[in-house]
This record gives sequence, structure tokens and C-alpha cells, in this order.
Amino acid sequence: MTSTLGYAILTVLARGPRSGYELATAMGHPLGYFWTARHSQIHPELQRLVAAALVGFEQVPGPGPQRKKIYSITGPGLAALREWVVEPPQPRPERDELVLKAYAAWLADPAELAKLFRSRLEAHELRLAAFEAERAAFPGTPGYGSERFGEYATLWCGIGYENHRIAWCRWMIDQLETGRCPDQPSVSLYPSCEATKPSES
Amino acid sequence: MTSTLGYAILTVLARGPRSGYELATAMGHPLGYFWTARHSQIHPELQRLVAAALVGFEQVPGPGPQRKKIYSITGPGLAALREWVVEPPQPRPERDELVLKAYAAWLADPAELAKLFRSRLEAHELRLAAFEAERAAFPGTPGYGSERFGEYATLWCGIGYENHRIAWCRWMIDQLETGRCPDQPSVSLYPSCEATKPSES
DNA sequence: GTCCTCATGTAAACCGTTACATGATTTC
DNA sequence: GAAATCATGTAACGGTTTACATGAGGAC
Repeated sequence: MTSTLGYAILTVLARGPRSGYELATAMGHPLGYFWTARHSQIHPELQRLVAAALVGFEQVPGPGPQRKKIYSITGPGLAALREWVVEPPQPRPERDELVLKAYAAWLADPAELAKLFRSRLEAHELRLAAFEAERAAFPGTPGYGSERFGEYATLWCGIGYENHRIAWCRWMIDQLETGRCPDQPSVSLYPSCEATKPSES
Repeated sequence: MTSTLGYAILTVLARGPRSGYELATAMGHPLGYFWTARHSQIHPELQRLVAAALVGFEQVPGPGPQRKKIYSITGPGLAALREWVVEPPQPRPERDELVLKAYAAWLADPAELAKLFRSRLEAHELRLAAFEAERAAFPGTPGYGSERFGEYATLWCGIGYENHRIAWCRWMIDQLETGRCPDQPSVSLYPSCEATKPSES
């Protein structure tokens, strides 16, 4: 029983031996799009994985008196990873601040909020373009037994997600820019002296 | 400067006064789809919000010697909330265990993994149906000045997300069930005695 | 009488981020 | 010589979950 971070590390190590530093940089691309960790989290976790014999390491003398450790997955580590992959993930609570802001949109200045969503839209469009370019680099769909299948599958997911977000941002911007503003409900404030409060628009 | 949880609470309180208990249950539906918190987190946060004068409360004697507190948003609280809504959200690192498992799919038994994705697909289809039913209950698109616009906008986002997930799960299942399994790359194990290791399929 | 809902809190543990701390190698 | 990169760790802090703790009211 390891934490999900442990399995994320094992997932990378199954692709080949890495140093702690390389693992930390691997948490950037493409892994960083669905799992991240800083080196300050990775090094202690590696120590735990070594203690659990899921991972081993070799001291590699780099140029000079460098104490570089190259970690590899062990047989038991690979077995644990294989088991974990097909287990249902424990549901994590969703926390999406942008959606929360959308939920509170009725309180905001629509022009200001549209500006925020336009900037988010741009970011999603940029990321989509990068993902599309990456997918174009694949000759075809890799088979599931191939290491590259994972990359392709997560890329597929990322492209779908970005498209969904782009559509939503566009819809939000459209609503905020061209939408009518029919009813302005009241906010009941504390101290509860005034029952209704007209909008300051 | 409050935490996002504080703004989530203010977002709910802007819709009307609530007790701490009601706030905790409000973190179920629909808020729970994009922000959650337990009562053990809500009560201390309410104390902080009261200390910051963003929120006030009235002791309401329920039936019997009940010490129930009804919280309301204050003028400064509403002002802070309005400012927060249009500020760009700080980017949170994505952590999606299912996508991580997809990244490690090449190690797994495809039939077992397909089973997992079928169960996830079912869950997304159920949630989509619930969302669609909710959207059908709206007479039309609420204007952005309406309190209900937030509900509609987040529902829109949720429906788009579920559709995206459903498409991805279906693609994954299709790949795992009908896909070919051409190349089986090796895993370099520790101790590094064997360079290649054929698959146990 | 027992269980469920309403109601409010605290404490311990865990996960993750930021900051602190060190030091060699390479590039400009 | 300064800065960037490679390299490994620890400490403090903040946010979140789980568990502990209590108690009234209503339904069965």
C-alpha cells in the first residue's frame, strides 16, 4: 500500500531508471498535466519506496564527487504497479476555482468577468494547439501494449478536455457580453436591517 | 485576503443566510461538483470570516436550548466577494488518478482495465443524465444578473465535462477491447541483471 | 429505547507547497 | 567570476480528511 504519488513515481520508473532530479523534471511533461510533485516530495517518497523494496537504486559517480542515485523499479514494485492500474481510483473531491467563480458570476461586473474568461480561453487554445501538434507527431494510434499508448491516451483526454473548456469559455463570454440582465435579485446583508438591496449598476 | 474556501462560503451566503450545518450540506449539491468542504473545515473558517467582519451571525434559539447560528454576508464581505470573482484564479496543479492509470495502461491486463473504464463510463453516464434532467428543468437560459445564472453556467460546464469523459472512456474501452497489442517493450528491473523481460501474457 | 437528522465544535494525521540549505559542473 | 543547471535533502506552514466529542429533537 503506497500513496498515489508512489504509484506515479513507479509509473515513470517502469519506463526506465531515473534519478530523483529526473523524476522531478518528468513531473512536468506530459505527466504534469495529470499528476505533479516537487522534488521535496519526491525524495522522501523514494526513500519510502526503497524501504518497501518497490524501488532500488545505484549510486552513480558523476563527474567529480557527485552522489547521484539512479532509481529503478523492482519486481515487486512492478507487480504492485500492475495491480494498482486496474483498481478503481478513490474518488477525489473536485475543486475548480473558475467554476466556483462562474457560480458567483451574478455578483460580478460582466465586462470584467468576460475579460477573465477571455484570458482563460486563450490559455486553453494555446494548450490545445500544443496537444494537437503532439498528436500529429504520432504516426498512428499506438497499441495498448506499447509504452507510447499511455502518452497517446492521455493526450486524447487532454485534447477532449481543452475542447470542452474552450466551448464553455466561449459560451460564458457570449453570455456575459451579449446577454440580457433581466432580474437583479437582492442580497440579504448582515446586520439584517435592509431586506432588499437594489443593484449598484 | 481569505482562502478560496472562505470565498466559497461567501458565495453561498450571498444567496441567503445559512447555518454552519446548512453550509456543510450546501457543499453537496450543486456546489460539491466543483468545491467541497467538511463541517470540520467550515466552522473554523466561519470563525475567521466573522473575525474579518466579512460575515456576521445571529444566535437563533431553535426548539429547546439549541445554540444555532445563522450566518449572513456583510457589506465588506460582499465587496470582497465581488472583487474576488473577477480575479484570475491561481492555477492549481491537476491531479487525475484515472488519467495516471491510463498513462500506465501498457502494463495492465487490457480486459481488467476495460472493466474499470466501463464502470467509470457508467458513472459518468448516470451523472450526465442527472445534469441533463436538471437543465431541462430550466425554462430558458437565465440572464447573468440572475442568481440562477450561476447554477446554469456550472451545469453547462458539468454537462460538457461529462460528455468529454464519456467519449474518452468509450475510446479507451474500444482500444482495450478491440485494439491490437503489437509491441511489448521491456521494463528494466532492479537489480539490473536482466536487460529485457518479455510480457507474461 | 433506538436511530436519524440537526447542530457545533476540536484534535490528530496526512498531503502538498514554499522556503531553507548545500554543493558540484557547465556555460558565458 | 557569475549564473544556470544538476543534484539531494530538511523544515515550516497551510489546507484537507478522519476521527473524536457532545447533545437536542423527532420518528419509529
